[in-house]
Amino acid sequence: MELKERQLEIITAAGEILTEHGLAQLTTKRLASKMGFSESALYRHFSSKEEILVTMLRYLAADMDKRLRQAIQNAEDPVVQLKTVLSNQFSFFKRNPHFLIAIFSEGLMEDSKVVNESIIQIMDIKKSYLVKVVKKGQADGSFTPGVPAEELVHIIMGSFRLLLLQWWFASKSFDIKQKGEKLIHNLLTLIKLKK
Amino acid sequence: MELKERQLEIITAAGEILTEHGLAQLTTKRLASKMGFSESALYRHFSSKEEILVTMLRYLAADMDKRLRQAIQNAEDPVVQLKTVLSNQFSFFKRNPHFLIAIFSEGLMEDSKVVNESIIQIMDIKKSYLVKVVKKGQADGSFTPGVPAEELVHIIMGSFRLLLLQWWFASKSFDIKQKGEKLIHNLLTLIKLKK
DNA sequence: GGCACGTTTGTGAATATTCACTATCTTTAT
DNA sequence: ATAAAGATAGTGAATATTCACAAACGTGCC
Repeated sequence: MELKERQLEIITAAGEILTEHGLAQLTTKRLASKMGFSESALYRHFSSKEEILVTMLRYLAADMDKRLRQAIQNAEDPVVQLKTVLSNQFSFFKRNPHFLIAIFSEGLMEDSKVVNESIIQIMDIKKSYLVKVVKKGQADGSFTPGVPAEELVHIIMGSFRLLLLQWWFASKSFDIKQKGEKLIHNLLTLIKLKK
Repeated sequence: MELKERQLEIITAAGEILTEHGLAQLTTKRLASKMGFSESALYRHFSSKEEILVTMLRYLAADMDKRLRQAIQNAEDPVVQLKTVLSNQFSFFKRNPHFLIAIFSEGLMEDSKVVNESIIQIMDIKKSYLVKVVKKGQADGSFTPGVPAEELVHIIMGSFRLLLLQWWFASKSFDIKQKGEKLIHNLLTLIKLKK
């Protein structure tokens, strides 16, 4: 990630606008105003608004990938790994709520191909880590083999996303970490094998 | 639902635009063009674009409510009821893919309060039916009592929504009914009690 | 030290386009 | 004749982007 300082400031400001006002309000006017300079100055640092969005997404994707890798490295037990990965994700979104827009939109709102592809890529990264962990858990008898790993991950990710959506929609008024832990516990209750 | 014929035509056309081009492309210009008349003619039938959206959503909500009630009435066994309700939903969205926008957006894209509230209402209707069925299933020993009914429904709806999202995003290229049935089967595998 | 020269980062005005919406006229059906 | 349903031709506001230009700063040269 070869990001200049000013570029980082801009995508941070863009993130704050997303968090506070939503995607529709992320305009060049508003962004420039938040940065304290004119709209045209934006184009000294990015060639287009699309590039700003894509840069922001890629930056976050890189950060997320790093976090996921670490979360898996620090444990051996698949149950612990799964807990850590999911818990970690909730922390991430708690700190970067604007990123939720990316997760939810996923091709619905943005006409831009490049933006959409960046978003898909992020989802794929997440999925691949989860599948890896679940497969391992099925192999060592921690998780139920009754449902294929990909399908289990689908169920996990789906309920995960829905919780985040509800959180966003409730204006982030409840503690996402706490409800997240409860969801993780419930999911584990369903997929863990009793020994 | 006191809908005039022309109004129904308009919300149907709006639905087709949503399906084919997405929410951002649902403009008065495009809608009027699809209807074969001028933009201003729209305002003979609706007072605003917002009213068109809300009418469309309310129409959907009423239809969905009717379908869900019937689906539950025709069976006694909670397992069959759950299967029917979900299967029914997949059929519905297969026939009315534009309403997926409602399911996905949920307050993210629309600035309008009225629109958002209509969307929430739809989700609440769905949820209440599912909770009813799941609670019954837990009471008669069909489903696991290890996870509260509301939380089970959360997991069901979350994975359900994600599948629909993927279907939309894949340009409806795979058979949603088939994958839906598989998901239902997987979910039941997880929540059914062995007797 | 002073000076020409290029780069970076900004400004303010102007661009074309799109949007939802409206005032005013005309057609059409009953 | 009347009222509903349409067409024409506009409105103002918002959008992303581009333009010519300028202040500040560093760098090499005499």
